[in-house]
Order: sequence, then C-alpha cells, then structure tokens
Amino acid sequence: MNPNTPIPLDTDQSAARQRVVHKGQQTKTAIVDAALGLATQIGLEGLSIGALAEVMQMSKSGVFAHFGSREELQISVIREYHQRFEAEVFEPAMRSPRGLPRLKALFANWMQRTSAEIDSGCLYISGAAEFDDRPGPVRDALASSVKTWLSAVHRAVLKAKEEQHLSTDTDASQMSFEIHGLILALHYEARFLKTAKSLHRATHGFEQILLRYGAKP
Amino acid sequence: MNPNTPIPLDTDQSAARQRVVHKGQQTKTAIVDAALGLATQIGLEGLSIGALAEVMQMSKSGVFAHFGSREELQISVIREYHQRFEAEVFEPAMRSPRGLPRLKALFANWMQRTSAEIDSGCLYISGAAEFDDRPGPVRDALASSVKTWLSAVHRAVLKAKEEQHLSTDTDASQMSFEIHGLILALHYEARFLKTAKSLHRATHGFEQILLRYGAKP
DNA sequence: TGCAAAATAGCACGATCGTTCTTTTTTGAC
DNA sequence: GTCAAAAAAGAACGATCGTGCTATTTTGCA
Repeated sequence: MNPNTPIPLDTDQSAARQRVVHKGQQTKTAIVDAALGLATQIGLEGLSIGALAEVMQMSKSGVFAHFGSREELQISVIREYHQRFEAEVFEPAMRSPRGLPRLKALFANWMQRTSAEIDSGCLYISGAAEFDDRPGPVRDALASSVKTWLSAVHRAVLKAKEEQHLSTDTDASQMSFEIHGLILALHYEARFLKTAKSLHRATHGFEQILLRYGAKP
Repeated sequence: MNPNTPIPLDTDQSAARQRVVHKGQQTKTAIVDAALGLATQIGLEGLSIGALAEVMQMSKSGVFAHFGSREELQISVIREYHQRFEAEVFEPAMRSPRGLPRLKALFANWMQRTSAEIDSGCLYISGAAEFDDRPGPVRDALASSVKTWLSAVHRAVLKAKEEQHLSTDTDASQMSFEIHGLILALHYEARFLKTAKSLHRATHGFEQILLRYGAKP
C-alpha cells in the first residue's frame, strides 16, 4: 500500500539490519518536496512528470519509477502537505492549554500559514476546486486530510465549550463553519483579488465570533 | 479587440442594415453555452477545444475559428458566466427596496445560486484557484467580474447602513468579507466535502451577522 | 574488490493539446 | 438562381502528456 511505511515481514533481530536510508529514499523525498512546490503553485492537476523531472535535473522515467503512476505522485504530495500542515499548525497548538487558548492557537497558526500561502498557494483549497468533481483516490486522499484537520478544529471548539470558555449553548459545528469561512475568504481575497487588509479582516472576524459565542475578552 | 462588439466603421443609415443574426453568431452562442457547462465542471484550465468540439459534434477547427485562441474562448466563457450571474443574482435583487431588504435579497439569491452550483460548480471559485498564480487576460477578466460583484455587495451594505437598517458604526468592508466567507465555506463544504447542513450553516451565519451589525429581526 | 540489486537513463508508444493552413460546404443578399 | 462571403471541415504541425520497456549506471553489502 504505502511504500513510505513498509511493513517489516521478517522479524530479523540482528543489529546489522539497521534502518539504512537508501539513496532511493532520499531522492524520492527530494522529488516529493519539489513536487509539492510545483503543486502549490500550479495545482495538483497541473503537476506534470516532465516539468518535475526538469526541476530535479533527472530523466522523466527516473522520476516516474519512484511512484509508478501520476496518481501515486499526487497522493504522495498530499501526504507530504498533510504532514507539514500538522507539524506547523496542529502540533504547536497542542502545546497550548486545552480550551479557548488552544482554539485561539489553532486559528492563529492556521491563519499564519494561510498568510504564507498567499504567495505559495494552499493545496487544500486549490485541490478542492480541482477535484470536487473528480472521484478517485486523489480526491479521497485530499478529502480525508481536510476532514482530519477540520474535525480537529471542531474538537477544539467542543473542548472550549466543555471548559466553560464558551457559552454552553454554543453550536460547535456552526462555529467551525464560520471560522472555516474566514480562512477561505482570507485566501480568496488576499491571494486572488489581492485585496488589502484581508489579514486584518480575518483576525477581526475571528474575534467577533469568539465574542458572539461567549468568550470573555 | 473584442469580436463580439465590432465597431461599425460605416455610418450607413439605411433601414436595410437591420441587425441580422447570422448563422455563425448563433453557433458561437451555442459553443459558449456548451463550453460554460464543461468549464464549471472541469475548470477553465481543463476546458479543451477537442472535448468541446466533440460535445458540439463539430470539428476542432470549426470550433476554434470562432475564437482564434483558447484564451479568447476562456474569456468568452467568463463573460457568459458573468452575464448569467448578474441576471440571476444581481438584477432580481435590485427589485427589492434598497437597504436591508435588498441586501437580504442579494444574499438569498447568491446562496441559492451557490446551492445550485454544488452540482455544477462555480466559475468564480474554481477559476480563482486556477488562476491565482497565472497572470494574463484570463485572470484579469475573472478578477474583474468578481470585483464587480463583490463591490455590488459592498454597496448594498453601505446603503443599508445609510438607511439606518444597520448600526451606524458598521464596517461595510468587514461585513462584506464575512458574508463572502460564508458563501465560500458553503461551496467548499457542500461541494467538496459533502457536509450535511452546510446550507443551514450559511443561512444561520448570515442571520447572526445581521444581528451583530445591528439589524432588527 | 566483486556482484547482485537498486536506481536512473534512454527511447519509443499512442494520445491529446492548441494552432495553422487549405479545401469544401453552407449561407444569404442581389 | 448566381456568387461572393462566411462558416465549417480536414489534415497536418510540433509539443507535451503518462507510461512501458530495455539498457546503463550506481549503490551497498559479502
């Protein structure tokens, strides 16, 4: 299934069987890295093996061999994006105390990343537009990643409510929806329309949402 | 420049010079219609002349001749979308009394269209994702259309404020931004993630925004 | 240092792309 | 009905696409 995490079939206990990083592995890592850079700019659909090979200064077939198909390449890119998103947005926020502080940290990190992506592009947003009508494993991988993240936000809202940091009649799904809207509007208006002050709009919108759901300032 | 609106070089005043609908014009209209259908599903970038010709049961060159370039075809599609959007969302709302009723009508029509586009796709959203990093006339046409619409929303908010239907310290740009976010979240979650109740989420979100900006229920 | 295995390159394939040319068909005013 | 103009078709172009197959090079353990 996943060539990145091979299941060790043998139970060889010899110490000689150390986890060797083969050349192929690090090449593949470098390729996925470059592919992610291309995909965030021109989209997952625009990502071509030829262009990727040129960036990598490799032959097309050399690149191709690492994935076996274009779809697998796209999925690898999505997995890599997911990992970075988690490391950059989710994990740091988990170090904030649960409840409102953690929710605020989640949004702050999310927005900070989205701001950075005003230049580079967000795979979760561009990918959604590209694959909303294209069933298949790529769409599935994308939707799965996004849902994982959105449900983390939803959980954070629930926790904040449990901790009495938000009013007890808070509709967590509704609140998550509205927060998501702010991020999407930020990305749309800042990246595509180049509207000024979008960052401030999103920040201020979030503060208003917190107030409306009973957070103390 | 624009083959659709040729500048009449002669000042022929004869009544015989009636506006004749040539065959070519109606064919072109039919092509743009079909192209719009394709573009909303697979995107403006995915729109190919070959696929379009097949749908139209025409030859590639027959289709191509009407536009002269793929870019011109894409721009024609954007113009057509813009026209329909105006006719379906903007114009009917203009028949509501200015102020809050008109703003409500704008949002209601906008949301209704977005709901319909959960199946067909929204060119303003998918197009933004495709062309946010691709300068050129297509991006320009797209951004121009979107800005026209968003500024109409902004104007409606201003009017509602002037009419005292909203609190006098309403930040119109902020409110427009938040409304835009609701529409984007609706499209994203309903179309891509297929999340239930998204329509209700957007509707409820709008009502909350109205309340927060001082509209009387 | 040898040698199997892994990694990469090279080449070719069928398909599709946008576009250009030339030829044929269709249209519509006289 | 004639005939020039408009519309559509046909064929070919160079490019690029993903992918398969076969060499060649590189790697890393013995």
